[in-house]
Amino acid sequence: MADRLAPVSDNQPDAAPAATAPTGPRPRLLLVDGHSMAFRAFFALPVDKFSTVNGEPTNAVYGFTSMLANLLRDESPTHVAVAFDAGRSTFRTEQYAEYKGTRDATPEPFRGQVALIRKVLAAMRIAVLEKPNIEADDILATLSVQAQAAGMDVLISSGDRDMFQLVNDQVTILYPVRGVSDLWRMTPEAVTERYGVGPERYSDLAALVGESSDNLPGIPGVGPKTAAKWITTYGGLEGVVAHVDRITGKAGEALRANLDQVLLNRRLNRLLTDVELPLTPADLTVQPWDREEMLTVFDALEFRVLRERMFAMVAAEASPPEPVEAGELTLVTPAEGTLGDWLRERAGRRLALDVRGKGTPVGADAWSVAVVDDGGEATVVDLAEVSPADEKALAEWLADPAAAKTVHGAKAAGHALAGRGLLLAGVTFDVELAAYLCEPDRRAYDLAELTFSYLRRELTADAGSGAQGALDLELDGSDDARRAAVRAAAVADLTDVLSSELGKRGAARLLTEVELPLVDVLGRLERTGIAADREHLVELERYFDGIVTSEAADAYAAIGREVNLGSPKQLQEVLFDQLGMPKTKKIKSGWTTDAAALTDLYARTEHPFLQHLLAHRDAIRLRQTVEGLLRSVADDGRIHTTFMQTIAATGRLSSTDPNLQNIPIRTEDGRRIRRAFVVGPGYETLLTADYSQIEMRIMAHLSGDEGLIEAFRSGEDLHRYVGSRVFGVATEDVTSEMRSKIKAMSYGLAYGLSSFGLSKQLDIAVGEAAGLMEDYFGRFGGVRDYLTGVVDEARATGYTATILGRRRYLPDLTSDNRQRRDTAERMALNAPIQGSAADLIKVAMLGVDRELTTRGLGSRLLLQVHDELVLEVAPGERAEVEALVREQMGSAGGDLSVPLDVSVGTGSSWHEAGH
DNA sequence: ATACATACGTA
DNA sequence: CGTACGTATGTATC
Repeated sequence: MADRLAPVSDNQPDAAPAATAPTGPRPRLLLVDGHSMAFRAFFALPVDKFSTVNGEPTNAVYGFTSMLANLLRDESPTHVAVAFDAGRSTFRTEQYAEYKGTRDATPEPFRGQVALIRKVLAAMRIAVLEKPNIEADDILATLSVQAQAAGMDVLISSGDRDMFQLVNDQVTILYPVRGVSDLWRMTPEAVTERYGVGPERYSDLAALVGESSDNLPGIPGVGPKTAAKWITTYGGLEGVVAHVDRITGKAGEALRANLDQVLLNRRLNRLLTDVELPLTPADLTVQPWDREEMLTVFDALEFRVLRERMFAMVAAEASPPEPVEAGELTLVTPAEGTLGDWLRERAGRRLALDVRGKGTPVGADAWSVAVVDDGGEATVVDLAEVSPADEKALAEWLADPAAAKTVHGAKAAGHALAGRGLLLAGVTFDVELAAYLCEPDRRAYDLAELTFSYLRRELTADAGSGAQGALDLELDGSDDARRAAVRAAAVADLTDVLSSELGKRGAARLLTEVELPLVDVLGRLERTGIAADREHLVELERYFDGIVTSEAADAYAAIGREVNLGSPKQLQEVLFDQLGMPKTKKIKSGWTTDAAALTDLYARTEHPFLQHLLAHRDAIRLRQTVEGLLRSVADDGRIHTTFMQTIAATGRLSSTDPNLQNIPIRTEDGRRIRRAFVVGPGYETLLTADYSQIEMRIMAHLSGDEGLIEAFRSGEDLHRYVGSRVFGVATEDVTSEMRSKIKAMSYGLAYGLSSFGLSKQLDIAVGEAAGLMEDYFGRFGGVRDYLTGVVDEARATGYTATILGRRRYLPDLTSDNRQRRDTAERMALNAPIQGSAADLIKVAMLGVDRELTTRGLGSRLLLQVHDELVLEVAPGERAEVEALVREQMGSAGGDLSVPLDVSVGTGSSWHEAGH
C-alpha cells in the first residue's frame, strides 16, 4: 500500500498553499456564451406560450434571463460577462468554408430576440463582449485564461462542447443537457468520466470523432470509445499521428484515409486564448441592476412573474456565505504497523472521516477510510491491502466512543464499515444531518452540494493548491486516495461552518441529543430487518393476480374492447369519448380518472366498467406491493428498509427500498399483506405501540386551549367530546355523523383546511362548512388563536419551530404570489404539529433503545411508522417490554399539558399485533 | 435513457 | 382550494 498513496503536497511542491493567499473571498468569474445559451432556451420553451400581446416571440429571452438569474443566485459570481458571436464569418470559415455549414438558417422567431437579451443585460449592467471575425468561444477562452492567471475561479455556461478543452481545477463548464435549467458541471473529473480522456485531451478526441454541430466530420466507424483508447495508448493526438501506421483494422484504415480532416478538425477546434479585448476580467465585477431600466424592459417583455422572482432574489441576497478555502492538505502514509501511533498522536482531537464503500443495510462493504486531522494531515487506508496490525488499530479507533469523529452520512458509513466487521462509534458530528437541520427543505445534501453551498468551493478542486498546472487525472490508487482525503478535508471544513450555523439556529442539541444518537438506533434496526413469510407473499401474489385477470376481462367485456387499464389517457378516451360520461375534475392531460372521480361516476351512471376498473386498480396495486416486498426479502428471510433521516422537511423519517411506512391497512385485502410481516425465529412475538391522536394532542399543548386540553384529560373519546361542545349536546347524544364531521375538521385544521376544502370533503355547502368551523372556533378559540399566531410568527421570523426547536424556513410566506403564499401558510400550520410529533417519537425511540440495552434485554426495535413503533420481543420479555415501551413513549414529551396515550398490541404478525 | 404526470398507499 | 412521504406505470422527449 505504501507506494500507492502518494503524498498530495509532495505532488505539487510549487503549489502555493491557500493559507498564504490574500484573504477575502476568492473571486469567481461567470462567463456566458450568449448565442449558445439563447439558442438552447429558444428550443427549450414553446414559442406560442412566450410571446407578447403583440405576438413578439420572447421564449429565448425568457429562458436565457431565467437561466442567468439562476446562475447568479446559485453560483454567486463576483464577476460576470456575456459574449456573443459577431456575424457568421470568422477566421474558421476562412480556413474551412463548410465550418458550421450544416446549420439551418436562424429560425425567424429567434431573430430579434438577441437584441432583447442585450437590453436585459444592459439593465442588469452585465458586460457584453463581441468582436468581428471572432467567435464567442474564443472571447470566453481568452477571458478564462486571463482570469485564471489573476487567481479567479471561472464558470463558463455554454452549450458548445469545444469549451471542454478549457476545463481544469479552476475552470468548470456548465453545460446545458436539456433546456437551460439543467446544467452539467463539467469538472476535470466529469469530463474524464464521460469521455474517457481528460479535458486537456478532449479536443484531440473531438477531432477524431468529429463535431456534427460544427459540420466537422469525424472518422467513419470511430466513436468516443475508440478515440479515447487511441489517445490514452499513444499519448494524445500527436502520438496517434506519429503511430498512425501501427493502428490496425478497419478503424486504422479509416484513420489514415481521413488524417487530413482530423488535423483540420484539430486546428479548427482549438480555441484562441489571445484575443485582444477592451476589458479584462477585473473590469467585469457584478454591478447592481439599473432597477428603473429593469422594470421598463421586463414590462415591455411582459415578464411579470420572472420580474418578481428576480427582484425577490436580490432581496434575499443579503448575506452570501464567505468562501472557505481549502487549507493545505498533506497526505501521509505511516509506515506499516504504525497507523495506531498516528491515530494516538491525535488523541483528543476530533478527526474527519471519509468512508468509501456501499452503505446499505444489506450487502454493505467498505473499501477505504480516509482520516484527516484539524491541521490538514490526512491518511487513507485501503481496506483491501491494510496490514493486520494497522487494521486492528483502525478498528479500535473507529469503535472507540471516546475518539471523536465527524463524518458525512454516519448511518451509511456505519453500514459500510459493518460490512467489513468494523464498528463505528464516537461520531460527534455529521455534516449531512447538520445541514438538514439548518435547511430541512433542501433536496440534496451530498458532500459536493454542501461543499459548494457552505464553503463556496468545488469538492473536486485540488485541495491545498491555489493555482497549478495540469492535474494528474490517471485513475490510479493514489488518485483515489487523494480524492478520499479531499472529501475528508471538506467534511472537516464543513464541520466548522455548520457547527456555528447550527448554533445560530438553536439546533445544536437537536443534533447531538436526537439525530446523532438516532443514527445508531436506525442503523441497527435497518440491519436487523423484519421477518417475512415468503410463502404467504407468494400465495397473495397468486390471489391478487387472479383478481387482476378476471376484473380486466370483465372490464373489457363491459366496453367491448381491450384497452390498457393502466393508461389514464386511454381511460379518458373510453369514459368521455366512447361512453360519453360526464366530465370529472380537470387535470393537465384532460380529466381525472382517479378513484374518487370513478366512484362518483359509478354512482351517477352505474356503468359496470367502472366497478371492474376500480376493482382492477385495487388488485393491481396490491399485487404490485406484494411483488415489491417479495423482491425485497433478503437472504436472511427478512426485509431491510432504509430509513431516510434528511428527506422530510418536517423532521419525519421516510422509508425506502422498500417503503414500509405505506403498507396497506384500510381494506381487508390490504391487511392480508400485513400478515406477511411476522415474528422471526427465536423471538416470541411482534409488538406494536402507537400514539393515539398524537397530532391533536400536540395541537392542544401548543395552543394551550383549555377546552381541548380538558378533552384529553377527561379521558373521553376526543371527537365525541369536541362534538358535544361544538353542537351543544351531551356527549352521549353526539351522533356518528356529528362525530365524523368533527373528526374530519379536527384533523383538517392541522393541515390548513379551508371551509371550501371541508365542504368538499364532507359533501356539504361551503356556508355550512364555514358555520361549522365558526362553531368549532367559538368553543375552542385557543386553537384559532394558535393557528393564526403560528403563521404570523413564521412570517415575522421566517420559520416555524417544533417542541424541540426544529425549524422549518418558509420564505414563501411573504411571496406576492397568492398560490405560493397560501401553500406556505398551510405548511406553517402543519410543520410544528407534524414536526413535534416526529420529535416525540424520535425521543421515544432513543428511550426504548436505551432501556432495552441497559436492561440487557434481547428484544429489539424493527420499524417506525410515524406514530407507531414495531418491536420483536424475545422470549419471556413481553410484559417488561410492553411496560418500558409505554413508559418511554408516554414520557417522551417531557411535561406536556396533555397526556400521551399509547396503545399496545402483540401477535405473531404485524396484522395481529396491530389494533 | 430520463423526466414528468398520474394515481394511490401510509401517517 | 389539506400536510408529509415513496413507488409504479404510462407517456413524452432527448
